[in-house]
Amino acid sequence: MTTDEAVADATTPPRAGLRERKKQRTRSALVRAALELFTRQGYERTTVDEIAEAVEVSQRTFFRYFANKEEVAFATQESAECHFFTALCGRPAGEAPLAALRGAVLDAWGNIGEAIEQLVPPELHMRMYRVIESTPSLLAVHLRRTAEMEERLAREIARREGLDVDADPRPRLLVAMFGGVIRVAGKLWTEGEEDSVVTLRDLTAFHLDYVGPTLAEKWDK
Amino acid sequence: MTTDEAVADATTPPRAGLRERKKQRTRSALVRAALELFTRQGYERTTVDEIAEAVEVSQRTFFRYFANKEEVAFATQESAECHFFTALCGRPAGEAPLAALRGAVLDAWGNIGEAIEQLVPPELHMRMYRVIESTPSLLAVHLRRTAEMEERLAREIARREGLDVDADPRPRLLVAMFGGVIRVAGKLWTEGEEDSVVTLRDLTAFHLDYVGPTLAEKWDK
DNA sequence: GAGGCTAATGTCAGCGTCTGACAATTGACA
DNA sequence: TGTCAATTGTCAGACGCTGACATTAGCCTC
Repeated sequence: MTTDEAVADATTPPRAGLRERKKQRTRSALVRAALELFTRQGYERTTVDEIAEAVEVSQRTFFRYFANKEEVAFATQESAECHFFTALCGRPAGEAPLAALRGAVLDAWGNIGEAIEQLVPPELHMRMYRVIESTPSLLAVHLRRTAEMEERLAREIARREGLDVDADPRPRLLVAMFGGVIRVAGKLWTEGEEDSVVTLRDLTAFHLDYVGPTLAEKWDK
Repeated sequence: MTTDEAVADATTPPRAGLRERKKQRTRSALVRAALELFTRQGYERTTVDEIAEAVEVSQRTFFRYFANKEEVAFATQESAECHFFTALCGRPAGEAPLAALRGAVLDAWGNIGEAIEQLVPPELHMRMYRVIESTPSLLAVHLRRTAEMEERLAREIARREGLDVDADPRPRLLVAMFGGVIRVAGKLWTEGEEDSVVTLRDLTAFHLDYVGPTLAEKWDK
């Protein structure tokens, strides 16, 4: 283990051991099978046994890869979120907090493919997003995951601005409001007809532009 | 059934039938027992069998009162949320949207007792709130419930302003941002030492006052 | 106030998620 | 090749939750 990791970190892993590659293949096969089944017949109507059987492993093995049935449903979300967070960290230091968040999310939605295409086809990822939004138990987990991400975002924003996240409420507040806007955009997208990522991106940008007008003291019609 | 309801609706029910009273007693006994156990030994470490046994009913009966184990954990939250929503509906028509939301939430936190004291002691409700925030599965459900409430709030705000909630993004956006602020305040409260409701109320007011400064283009230190 | 009606409850069997324990298999590495 | 350790399979069982059916108990009429 120690030898492998040392080499792997130095360059792109020349070739991880057979054992490791096999594990990766099993894992991604489980993700693909799960998402395929979830999107085809629904999350609740899919059993873990079905997923395991589709990949020809035992149920017990499934639970060694994923702590629970929900976790596999969020495997590609996880990648996408990492992508987004990385985008935020790469933003120029001078940029204002909200502008940085805006830039990062539009960036991430712009090339979601990079983050997940080696795992599943992007189109499946989008279909799964809809399943998450329309399945109560998954939606709940999705919101909790979002809240966890927001905590990380707040810390990054505080770092950029040279503030103490526990002393100044603004980083957390900004991120919480930002998260609310993103959620509204995402929800409206899943309710609409257009599946394309571009639509989601545009919808997000549109809603972010509305933050100012929304907080105006008096709304004009 | 028909006769009873007609009478009950006209005045305050003079005395609901024995059957109905018994049901209410069983239900509230289940809530009390559940919250007592959840706060004492944790949500995950409490089984439905334990709760049922404490009230001397069968497990099956528990599931006739509550769709699942989570639902009983949110019984008092449900009351509190109703209280809050009612407070919003009672706000003067002239008030600006954000001011109305602010007034309603401070109002609701101010006299939480009214909403729940016939069910459980308010202090138990507060302890339960902490359990919810610190139990991942409950936190997830809590956030979903919040999102559902936000949808209702958005519709009420739109109604007040004479807008179509599906055509104008501002009601949903405002409520989403507002919800984010409330959550930050609530989370900080559970992490702190002070249990009192007053502290929560003050913390909420403080964070709401910070919305403007947070969205300023440049943050001053 | 006896008896029929129906709502509430108990009992039982069973499915699905998830976990611990132990045995069997299979890469890794000397 | 043989030893070691990681991965997997098998099995038993706890817990959440549901359908079906039997039992109990409030309600209402005569």
